[in-house]
Amino acid sequence: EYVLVEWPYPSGNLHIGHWYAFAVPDIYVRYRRMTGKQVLYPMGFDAFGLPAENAAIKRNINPREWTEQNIEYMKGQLGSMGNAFSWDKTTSSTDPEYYKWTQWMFGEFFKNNIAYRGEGIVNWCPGCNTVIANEQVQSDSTCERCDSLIEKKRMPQWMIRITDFADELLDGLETVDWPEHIKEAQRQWIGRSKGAEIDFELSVGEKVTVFTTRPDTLFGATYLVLAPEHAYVEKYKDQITNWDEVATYVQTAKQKSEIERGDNTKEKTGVKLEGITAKNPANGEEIPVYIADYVLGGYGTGAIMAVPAHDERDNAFARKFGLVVRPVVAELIHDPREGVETLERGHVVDLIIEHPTDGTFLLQREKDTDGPDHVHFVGGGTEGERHIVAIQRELEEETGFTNFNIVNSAVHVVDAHLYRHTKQKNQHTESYFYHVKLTSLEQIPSEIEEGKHTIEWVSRDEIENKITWSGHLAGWRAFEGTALHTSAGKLVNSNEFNGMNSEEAKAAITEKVGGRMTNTYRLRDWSIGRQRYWGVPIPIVYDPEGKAHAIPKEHLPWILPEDVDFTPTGVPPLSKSVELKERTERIFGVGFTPEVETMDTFVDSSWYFLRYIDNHNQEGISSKEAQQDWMQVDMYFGGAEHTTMHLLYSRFWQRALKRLGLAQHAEPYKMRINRGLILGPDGNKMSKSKGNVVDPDEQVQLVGADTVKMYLAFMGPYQGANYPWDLGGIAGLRRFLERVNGLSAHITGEEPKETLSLLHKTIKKVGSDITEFKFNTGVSAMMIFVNQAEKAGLSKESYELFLRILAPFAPHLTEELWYEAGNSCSIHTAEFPAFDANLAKDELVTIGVQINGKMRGTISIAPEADEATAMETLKNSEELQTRITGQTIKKVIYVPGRILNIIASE
RNA sequence: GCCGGGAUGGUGGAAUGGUAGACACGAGGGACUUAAAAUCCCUUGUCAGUUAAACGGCGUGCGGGUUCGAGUCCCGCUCCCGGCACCA
Repeated sequence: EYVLVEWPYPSGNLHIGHWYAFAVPDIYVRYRRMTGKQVLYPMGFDAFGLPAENAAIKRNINPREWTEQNIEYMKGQLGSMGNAFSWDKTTSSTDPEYYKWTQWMFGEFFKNNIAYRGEGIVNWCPGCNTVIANEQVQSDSTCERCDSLIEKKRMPQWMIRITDFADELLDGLETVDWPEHIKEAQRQWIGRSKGAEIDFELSVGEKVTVFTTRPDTLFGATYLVLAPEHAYVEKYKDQITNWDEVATYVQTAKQKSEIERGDNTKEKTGVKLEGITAKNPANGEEIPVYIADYVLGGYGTGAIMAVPAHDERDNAFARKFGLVVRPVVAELIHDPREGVETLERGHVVDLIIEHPTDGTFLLQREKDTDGPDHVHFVGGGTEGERHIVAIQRELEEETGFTNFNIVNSAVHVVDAHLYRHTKQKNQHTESYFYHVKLTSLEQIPSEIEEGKHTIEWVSRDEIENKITWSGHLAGWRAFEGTALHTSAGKLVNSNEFNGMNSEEAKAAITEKVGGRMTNTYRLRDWSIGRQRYWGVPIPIVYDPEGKAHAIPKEHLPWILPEDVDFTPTGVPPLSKSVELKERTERIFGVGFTPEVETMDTFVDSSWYFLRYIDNHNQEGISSKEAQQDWMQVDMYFGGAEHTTMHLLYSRFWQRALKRLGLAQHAEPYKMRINRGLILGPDGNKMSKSKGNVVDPDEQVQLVGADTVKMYLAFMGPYQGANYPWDLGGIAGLRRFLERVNGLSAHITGEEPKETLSLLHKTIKKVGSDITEFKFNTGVSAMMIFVNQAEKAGLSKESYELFLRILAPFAPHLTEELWYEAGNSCSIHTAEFPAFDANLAKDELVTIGVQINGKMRGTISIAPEADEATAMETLKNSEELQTRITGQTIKKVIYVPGRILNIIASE
């Protein structure tokens, strides 16, 4: 088994977070070894990056010096943890034997067009005359070093074509056993949206391509918006008559972050490009062109067609700038009916099905008390999950459509699944209200008219149902004025496409105007060039014509030069190396120049798991055999902060290697677990400035490594949450281990049955808790056992079994006690004990007794006892029996081993 | 803003839809001690009430819903944490 933890950055000192990251997974590793697995648990260092460079500038030394010192020191600290690391498999990203292969893979990617020279957007500091990291940009968009105003700048950059793998990376998620929330975060990060690219002719005689997810609304495109950084803005500045205004706006936009620009709560801004117009390819209409920062240069084509009637952001913009809002999609309006229950705030009603054109209906299913089911259509659709009252208000405000009656105009949205929501009864009818998602669109009649249709759907509990419903429609209506309607429907104001469904119209309109159906991804290509010293040199040389060549394998590693002044001066540090320049000319010839950028450190950490397994390999990243033996990683423990970027980059890297035949597996990690943070004792994130940093060395000195490790395991479940370090709490774990240390004094000749039974329950629970990463409840179970064993005594045999289950948690102490008990080989080579299912079983359990749903007492009963026995036991209980005396028992709900609930009345 | 996650006693947390608060910390009381520390024992969600107990009401961020039964499932909110592409 391959258990991986994220390799640390050698900042100089282990912090408590490192302990949490490495010592707690070590419990899992030791447990798996004790169950007979051969487990690889490697450790290494991700040692390139900004902090070393900054430290080196400050101390006027080479970053290598600083880094190597730190690594040495931290290895010693890691030793004190007592982890079962596979140190023979270690590596470091800064080791030339490691980065040789980082460079080689880059070269392979370059030859195969996965790496390319492109354009990226960077933070440019005009004061330092250099690119700076996001981290160095202060909240007011100024540089942390010189306080100059930072701007976004397009620059030539080495890029990695990760977008080419977007679909694969999405599909690959279906093949790994990760928690759903991590998969979902990755899906969202990739952000695939289906749509079309459509060309608009500009008055300057060039076409601009827009991406839209709603080509069906093309006839409603009443203006065009370019991102402020769109190339045409600069290119056609001579045609733009209000250039000063435009230039000012572009400048302002450059200083905003994407997060600010995407903030939908802020008022939209933009400027019209006077002198340039565009032609709507659907109807030939001449429309104005704007620039606005809500359109991002890096997403889609950096240009949109604005359809203010059917897009929220376009609508807001159009209202502000007084632009034409033309509805082209009509939505269904219901026919108000009588006799539907009054709705109250928070009361969600009715049956909702997905609309044939992708909107929603609201339906009510009524069941005659003794007749067949039928369903009435009572509402039209809108998008977004909203409260019924809010929607009514909204409809009235936005449409002026005043006869919406809350009683029967309930409009709701499609829900992701079916769910039985409410049930209401009256004299003649019983109404069930459902949210429904139909299993496929084909199952819905394409034309919904008054009449009967059969719809099949699958209920939440997967019981198939068929319902018949009849619709009462008032018809299709295009909302007027500046109203916004984002759901699909039937086309209007769209010439020959009038009457067509949105979904069909998407393809039809795209085809008519010569557009292309395509997907766009939120994911962008990965910019990996850094204008810094302390990184892997990008292994490229340029020939005298300026053409890039990958440095051949025999010249790798392409060593990072030492003769470099890396203080920030505005040019990449490597450009100042004489040695690098001479080396390049010596090897490749006069006139050849080296690439002077280094790589993003995310590259280093995208493949380290492939090097660990064969870290001395001279022929390649790792041998085929080593990959077959150890890959994929069975368990990858890491921080939640790496959920999207690192995890996606490394998945990409593995896939790219697979595509080039350099790796055997498409996915690197079978399973992933995210851990939370350890906070300071005050509940805040630990930081030197807050003075709430807990030093693990100090803690180890104070209470011992086993105690620190167990305390971290005991804090709470390993997955997810953040926990404050409690200086008192750790004392409890120290106390526990001291009691274990004295436990042998309670060994007796004859052991009480309870102790043996509890031991087997504990073995069972600790084993299952470790595999579920619930180390906290495993520790708690062992505490309960020790409490019992101290009171009642335990046998020598039970004592040793107990030491074995404690061994993964407290490796030092248990080893010591194990030898003291007379064993001659390490406890860590012993087997994790198996439990006896009979001994681990309860003979009697205490279950709750409810009367009319209220807890009224408990009874003690065999877990498998039947209902009659349970009722008998109840009647024998004096106290509970009186509560039902004289009452009629209407219903008994008995769940063996869980609950007995008596529904009774006078 | 968008995406992912979270909220349970004084604190960290426990609880396959079935006795809410296991286990631990802290606090209070007691034993041991000249005394203190350490250790051991008891109490400890909250409110009312009684000498006391039994018992009763309330209670898992807020508002609704489903269910015999909801911390757990559904809908709508609030607040907090992580990520948002050059920190790693």
